[in-house]
Amino acid sequence: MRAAPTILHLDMDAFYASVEQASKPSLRGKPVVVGGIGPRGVVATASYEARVFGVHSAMATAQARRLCPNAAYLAPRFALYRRISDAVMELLHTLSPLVEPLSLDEAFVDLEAAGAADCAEEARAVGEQLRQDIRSLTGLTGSVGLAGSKMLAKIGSEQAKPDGLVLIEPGTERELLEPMTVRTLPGVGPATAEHLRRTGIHTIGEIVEAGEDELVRLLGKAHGSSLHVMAQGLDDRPVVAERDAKSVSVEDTFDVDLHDRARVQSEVRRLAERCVQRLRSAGRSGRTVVLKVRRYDFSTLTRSETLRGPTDDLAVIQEAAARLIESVETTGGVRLLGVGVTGLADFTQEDLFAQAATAEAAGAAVAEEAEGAEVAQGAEPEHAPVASGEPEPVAAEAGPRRWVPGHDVRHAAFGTGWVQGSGVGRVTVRFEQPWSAPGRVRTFPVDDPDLEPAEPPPLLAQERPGAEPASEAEETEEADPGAAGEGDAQPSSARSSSPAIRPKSWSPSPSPPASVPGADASSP
DNA sequence: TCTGGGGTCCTTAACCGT
DNA sequence: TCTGACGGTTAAGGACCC
Repeated sequence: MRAAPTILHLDMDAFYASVEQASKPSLRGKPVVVGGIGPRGVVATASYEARVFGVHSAMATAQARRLCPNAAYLAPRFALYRRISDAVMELLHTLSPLVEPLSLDEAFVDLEAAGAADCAEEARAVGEQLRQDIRSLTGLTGSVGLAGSKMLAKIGSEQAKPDGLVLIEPGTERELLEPMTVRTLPGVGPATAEHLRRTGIHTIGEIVEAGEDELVRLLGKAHGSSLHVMAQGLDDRPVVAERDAKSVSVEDTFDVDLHDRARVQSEVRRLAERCVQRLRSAGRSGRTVVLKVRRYDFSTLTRSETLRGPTDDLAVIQEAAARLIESVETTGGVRLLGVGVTGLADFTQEDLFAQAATAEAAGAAVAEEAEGAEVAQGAEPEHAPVASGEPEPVAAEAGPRRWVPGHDVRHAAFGTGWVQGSGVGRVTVRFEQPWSAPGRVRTFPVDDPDLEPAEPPPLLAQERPGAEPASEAEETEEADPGAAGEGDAQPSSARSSSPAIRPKSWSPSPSPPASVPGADASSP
């Protein structure tokens, strides 16, 4: 081990919920839950205010509502989170070329690759500067762990939460880990923890004591020995910048179980279509089609079929999925269906045929025209090498408009806001923006022609327009105190819920964007 | 009214070919 | 020709992660 911590782990605090609070002034300092809001949804992220009530991620939303009925329950806005995540990742790239994103809100940075920190104090300074830059750029807080390995850096950031930094000095790992619960180690979930508990192993120290042989006996070769190594604070996994996806899948859980066989089949076709869309937009193709079925009793099974070659052809994948669902008994009801593709390649079967064709054409004159026509006609199953370049028609939803809680809307007269709730033919909208004071609530018929879905407002420092349209500036002015719906507190806990936009940057009249360290002010 | 969605990796078993 | 070892591929399931 070296003298300086070489790995930095960044973990944004309650990321989705914090973004929502940053963009919705009326939610700052209040419990916010982001996740599935349907009858079978689960919590993706709970704000710290909601966690006080016992709400945590992966909990059924229905249970969260029982624990914390007054929280705001919002559907995620992934496009917005991704935009903010990209900006944060860009910041990380200024520290080192070696950045490994784990998700939208987490990443490892190899500081050594950049020679960014030669000693512990320098590493700490880098980490603190990063946290400051993130706050300036996004208004959000992130926690940082610094250590000699990925595992320890991650444990560090976990300890640092929220809004902190923890540096684990090289040489102190063993004592630090010893008393910790086995769940601290990556790869130990509920099942493994229970397994270990039955053997009398509760702490990381006890894993070391048990010895490698015993762990391998308990958990198998790969899992057992890697756990034994990690328990000693040893972890030489490198930071890996880019990893190719190995599978693409989509799945849907239905609000009520599906019993109708025809409906099941049509859902499978629809999922295959979405899967192919994703596959194509990633420029990939796949060879093995996987169908996933979760039944009424939550039992889950998968069926798969491997084709002769990789494809991104909708008809081929739909047919394979249709064959697979044929082999599954679904009486009793289906709770979830999924369609996925693995064995990914960057080329498609069509490409191979095209390559073969051009090679042949180059070598000898072939009656290529005729063959091409024949192939295109004979679009039969398997891997029909049909070069169907055109995008599949997307089924246009023609049903009644659905207003999703948390999502952005614009009203012809009142400007932009977000859906607070809807039901019984009405939709409630709160009109406010990241830089405004908490806004007021208005209710409209769900089919109000003046109301339309809108893009999320700009949150990042460099995105903020120099001049907002006049109507919106007026709107914020109109939002006076007392109008704040539930008639409750002003954003009180200013500590953890720093507004995305620093108050000084907001004024009723348009003003240039606040200049911010690290932000490029040269945006249009 | 428990239990999402998108992934990764590992294990086991069956099967095939050498 | 039979048997066994072994490796690779496929299929299915399970655990885990965010």
